[in-house]
Amino acid sequence: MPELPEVETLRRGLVESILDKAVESVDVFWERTLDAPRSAIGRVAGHRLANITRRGKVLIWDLDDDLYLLIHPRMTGQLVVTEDGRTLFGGGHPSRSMQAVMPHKTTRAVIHLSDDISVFLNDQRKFARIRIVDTASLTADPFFLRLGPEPLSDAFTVAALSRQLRHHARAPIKAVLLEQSTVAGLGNIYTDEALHLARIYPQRLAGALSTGEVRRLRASIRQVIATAIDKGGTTYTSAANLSHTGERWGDEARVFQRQGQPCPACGTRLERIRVAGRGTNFCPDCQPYGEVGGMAMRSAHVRPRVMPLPPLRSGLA
DNA sequence: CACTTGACCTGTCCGC
DNA sequence: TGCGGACAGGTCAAGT
Repeated sequence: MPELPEVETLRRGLVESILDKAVESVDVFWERTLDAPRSAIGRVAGHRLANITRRGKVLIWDLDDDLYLLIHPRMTGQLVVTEDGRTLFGGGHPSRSMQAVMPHKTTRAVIHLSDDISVFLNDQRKFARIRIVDTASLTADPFFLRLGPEPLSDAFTVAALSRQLRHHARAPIKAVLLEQSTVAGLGNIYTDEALHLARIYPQRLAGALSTGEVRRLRASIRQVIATAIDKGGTTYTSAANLSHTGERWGDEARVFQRQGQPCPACGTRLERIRVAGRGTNFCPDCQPYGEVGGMAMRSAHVRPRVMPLPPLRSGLA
């Protein structure tokens, strides 16, 4: 489940490894992975990869001549770049991916580039999508039209966030943050992290947040995202590497998958609930229920908020 | 329209 | 040990 920082880390790696290569051919092994008519494949052959950008969680390969190849990894999509069969970049845990034979059993598509370089799209759950579009259809695409501001851009202002929260005033704040039209690139993990940092209960109604809380929330989102990018998408080593076998973000996460462990800020046992249909981790003390309507929030600044980080897994069970 | 739930998928884990 | 079901969570379609 790559979110913005993981896709950004992936983007940077691709810039290092495949920029300026030419697309030679594309193989698709799972039809629905290609979100376009099969005939679209032929259009990209021969085009040079002039730039690689990103918008939210979507990777944008800028092929010259007004053509774009979009990759959305969704839940489990990973990219692995190989040269003559040797892994250059990406994939799962290095110790394993280095030896992994490509194509992998989860390989849904392969993009063959010049200089014997190939990019494998491996995706266990088949949710990842590849699209091939020109500028016109890219700018007219509903997904991109609705997409909110990049969290680290100047466009992501307190006013912009407030507007979105008012627009979805009766939905839980967490649901509104997961909505890509509010701010681009947040997923389940960083939403939980940002809400914890901002000390806001995930189920509070979006329209009930005070101005101060909205301000704090914006700052927390930016901080969480910026830190994660700095760490190189720490979440999963080289982007999109959250295997089900246990590699996890670990050190950086304050609440993600830490239910039952002490809150890094106050030591209270972290809890897990379901919000907007998703597993949600939070601290019942730092992120008080208050009244869902807002007022009467127990003041979060009564107790000292910064405490030494307790050891990971401190044996609660 | 605002908001919620189910479908898309496969692998893992938990309880019986 | 095997088996059914819950769960993982990004996005869209369908439902309330």
